[in-house]
Amino acid sequence: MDIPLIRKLEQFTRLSGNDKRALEDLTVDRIRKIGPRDNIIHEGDKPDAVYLILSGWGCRYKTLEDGRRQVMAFLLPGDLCDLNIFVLREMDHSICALTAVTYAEIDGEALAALALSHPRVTRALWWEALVSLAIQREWSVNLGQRTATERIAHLLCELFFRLRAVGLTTDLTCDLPVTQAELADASGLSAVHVNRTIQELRAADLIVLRGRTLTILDLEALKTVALFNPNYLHLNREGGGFDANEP
Amino acid sequence: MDIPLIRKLEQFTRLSGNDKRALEDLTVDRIRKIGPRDNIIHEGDKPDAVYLILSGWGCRYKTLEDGRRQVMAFLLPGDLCDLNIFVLREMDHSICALTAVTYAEIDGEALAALALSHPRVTRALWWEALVSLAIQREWSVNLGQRTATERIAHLLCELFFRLRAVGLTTDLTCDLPVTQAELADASGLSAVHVNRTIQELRAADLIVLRGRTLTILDLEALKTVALFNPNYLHLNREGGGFDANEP
DNA sequence: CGGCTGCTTGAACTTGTTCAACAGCGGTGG
DNA sequence: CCACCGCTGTTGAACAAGTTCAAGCAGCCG
Repeated sequence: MDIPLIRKLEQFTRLSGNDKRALEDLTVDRIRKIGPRDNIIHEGDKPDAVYLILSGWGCRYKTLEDGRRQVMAFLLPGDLCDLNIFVLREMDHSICALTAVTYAEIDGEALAALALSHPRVTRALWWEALVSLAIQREWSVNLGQRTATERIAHLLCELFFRLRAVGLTTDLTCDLPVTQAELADASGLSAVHVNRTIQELRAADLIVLRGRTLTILDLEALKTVALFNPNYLHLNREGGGFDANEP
Repeated sequence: MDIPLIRKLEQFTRLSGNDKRALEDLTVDRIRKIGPRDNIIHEGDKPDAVYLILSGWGCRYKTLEDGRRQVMAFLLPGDLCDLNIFVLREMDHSICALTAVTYAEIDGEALAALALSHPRVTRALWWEALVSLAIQREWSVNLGQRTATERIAHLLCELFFRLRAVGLTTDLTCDLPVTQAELADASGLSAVHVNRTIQELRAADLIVLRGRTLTILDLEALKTVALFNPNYLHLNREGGGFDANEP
């Protein structure tokens, strides 16, 4: 069984077979499926569990009173929603599915117990929380400083790298199951301008984007256009001091 | 002694005298002072301690290759820098002082030991980390969706609420020791436009901003202009179930 | 006084928005 | 089987918001 979360955590540190089994056990807990556009959690709800995306894409978003919407994060397979939400009384934003999504609802106590008995896993989960914070910060740079072209290119780079970390790419191709309107809400641009920007990237022979499939024709060039530096994703086996002893 | 961090954490939960003493002990560790514009940590550094701002303002920022700069967060007295930075190999951004700053360099082990012996404190520190994540998300909304006027008004509201939580306001007045250029870097606008926007807020009798002092003339009106909803700051004594038993 | 930094103003310019219309495609029901 | 619908993507043209450049002013410090 190939679990995206495990695949992702192993970008950071090596896990023992025992570690992996413990993680797998978590994800067989309560599996749920929902359709595109359905909310997983709504602003104002009291959260009571941790959600782990198993397949499909979701997003965090906020809506202003007048209807403007900002997508604050894309949630991909292997992503955890709010590891320690138990501390806060209510959600200050909503999470919804963009495609059909299957996710595991993980009991908080079970997760806490696992953390106690598997220090490497704990550390890896910390890593995943800190990376999602680093991503959130990079989005501020994206929204605040980059031009439309840089912004879209950066978003595509980030999504590609994150999907690759969970094994959801083949060569330079991956799924991109979001509408241009959703990209617009994530990049702070109008849908019309996202459209024109994508065409510009196409015309520069940087990407092919048809249907729901993205192919990057020249990754280095796309990174250059985007001013993309993957250091904020903290991949590359950082937790070297914490490798599993078992093979 | 009035420590901003304690004051802030008590917005969330009540702490016992014992809890507070333990926190105070941390902050007498190594106290450092630095001047405006000095870096506390630079991108690429390997972080080795947690920093707690005692007085003065700092900021997190990133600089793009061509010089564009984004301020991703303002660090106010009582703010902790990267609670669990121990997991990551190197900083993906820099932190610098905006004014003269005094901060405590807290030893990681000491903090870990405190966490074990004081569960309420642990929970309160969790709350502070989650709030800073929520703030980071709200900044995405600010940068992505709000107009210049809304953006500046929102930033002022946020800073005012955060300063009030650490007791650094008197009525509707507080310090605002940042230049318009720094506000520009934080709001993704040009310095010129920040200037005009501030004048607009002044002309609408919403604020007085002279020297380094901000006075809000009509907080409700400013909140309305900003589309500001303080829920993301998670104040209001949420950790009710975790109040200290001692008086 | 001189020089620096930060604030203010005007005017031309650029980037991205808005509005409106249309094309393509898949699904549905008559 | 075809007509129709709704959603997504595409295009054009007018428009608005914010940027850039350039200059002047104010306050502060040595």
